[in-house]
Amino acid sequence: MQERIAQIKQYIQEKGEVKLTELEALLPGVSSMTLRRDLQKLEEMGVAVRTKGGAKSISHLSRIKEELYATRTLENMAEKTAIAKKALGCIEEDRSIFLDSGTTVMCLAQFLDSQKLFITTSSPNIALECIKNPNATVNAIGGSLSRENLSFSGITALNFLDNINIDIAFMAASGFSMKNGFTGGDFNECEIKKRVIEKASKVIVLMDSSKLGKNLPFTFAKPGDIDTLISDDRFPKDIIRQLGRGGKRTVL
Amino acid sequence: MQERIAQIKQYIQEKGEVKLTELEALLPGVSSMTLRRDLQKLEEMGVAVRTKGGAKSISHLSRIKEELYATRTLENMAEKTAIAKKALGCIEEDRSIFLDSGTTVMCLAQFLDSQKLFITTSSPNIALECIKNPNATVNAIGGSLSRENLSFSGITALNFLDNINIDIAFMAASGFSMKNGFTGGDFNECEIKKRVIEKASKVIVLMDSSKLGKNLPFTFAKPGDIDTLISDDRFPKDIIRQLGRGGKRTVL
DNA sequence: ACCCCTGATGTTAAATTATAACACAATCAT
DNA sequence: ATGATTGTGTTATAATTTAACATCAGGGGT
Repeated sequence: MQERIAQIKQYIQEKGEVKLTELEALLPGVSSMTLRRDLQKLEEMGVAVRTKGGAKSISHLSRIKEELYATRTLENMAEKTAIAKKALGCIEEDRSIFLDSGTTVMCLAQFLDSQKLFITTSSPNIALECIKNPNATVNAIGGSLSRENLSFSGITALNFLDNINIDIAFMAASGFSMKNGFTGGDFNECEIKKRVIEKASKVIVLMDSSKLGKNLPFTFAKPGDIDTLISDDRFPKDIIRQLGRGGKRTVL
Repeated sequence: MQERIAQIKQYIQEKGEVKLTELEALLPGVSSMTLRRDLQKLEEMGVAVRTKGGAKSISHLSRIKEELYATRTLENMAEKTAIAKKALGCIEEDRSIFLDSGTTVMCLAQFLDSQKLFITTSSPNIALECIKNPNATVNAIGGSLSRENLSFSGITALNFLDNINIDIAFMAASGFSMKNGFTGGDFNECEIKKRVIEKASKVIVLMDSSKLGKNLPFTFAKPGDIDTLISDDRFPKDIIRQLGRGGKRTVL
């Protein structure tokens, strides 16, 4: 029973919400009344809210609230989760890592449950997520908060970066093409990204394949500036080959 | 209609949740179908989640989640809301204000819906709350994020403060006594508070009466350092008199 | 071993709530 | 003026939740 509830919990956390009919299909031997009671328990535990016909993850709701400015949260959720899980494999303990702002990176942050890490981030959301990890030391760069992408930027943020060292930077990109490289829509944010990439020993870009072929006004990195690109399996093979020629590792 | 939805929104924000029957009683001339549709809009706006029989405020849910480690949220909620509303009266538009971290200040932040303001804060939570106000420019001081009080502190945070000007600082205190003044439990956080108070033209402390008589290790302000104290009506009259002799204004 | 208790689960009927479809009035730009 | 749009109310229908009861398995205590 404990186990079934844990399973439901995980399902909700990953999908954001669940319908009762879904759960019935997922757990055939269990009556709907029991599933209802399980959701009730999850509600009492503060994990989810029950809605008509199911339940929603409270963590997700907070993120939706915070990221309403663009309906990016639930979009490509499965891909983002998959990418985040792969990125997890690149992290060693006791390192200094930088987490860029963005939903994919947020997914990664959620998986950093108990690793001993020094985390610096440009996102207040991600900072709050990381602070739940009792073994992490969390820093945020501060500065002006952009309504658009909920990230900090500006001069003071740049100065902050001068005072820290970064082993691995996990970066997000809004667009990518071989010609223009990794691009973003906000000048100040891209200045931050550039500085982070300069300072980091290793740069990993997390990007789902939907960003491919899109060009945004500001380039923050050329393909040659990064070490690894992590994406989903819809990522075209020929681009992987092109990147590979430059010694880049691409993980799908 | 816009007005009715705003009213419902405020009601939800204050109470955390509503039942449809409550709304029907509250707004007699309106059909339940319309109220349902209003809740639906609030859900689309990211303000609330609809539950069976009503809706819950997403902000409340997030706070429950984020502050599970310390059950401070719902404690003295009524007092905190009352204090925040009084503080609202001290704010003029087009000013630079500082918002300290803390649940009472968070309540205030939630009321800053559309005022044109320059907001600087030491709390990632409050920054995220304030960014919802389309007319606010939001800055956060950045630095090391404390797990204890979810606030930024450290050298870089102090440096940040040197570069900004503050008209009014809204500060929170964990303890107060006439002898030791306003106190807090974290050294770094109190250093930040001290610097803010130095820089601010006007200092307003928001503190519910439960903090009275408590002394925490670090004093960040003596009674003489602040301009106004806002508290609830359980605040003892003789202390108000003592503060009044120093020219302090106390609002209950 | 026995019995009674407890807690988890399943089953059903009743109550509650949500939805969909339609109708109507007010507003607004062409 | 008119057609479109939007907000609203009304109803019937559908869906979901609740409550109450029945069942079953395990867990002490005598």
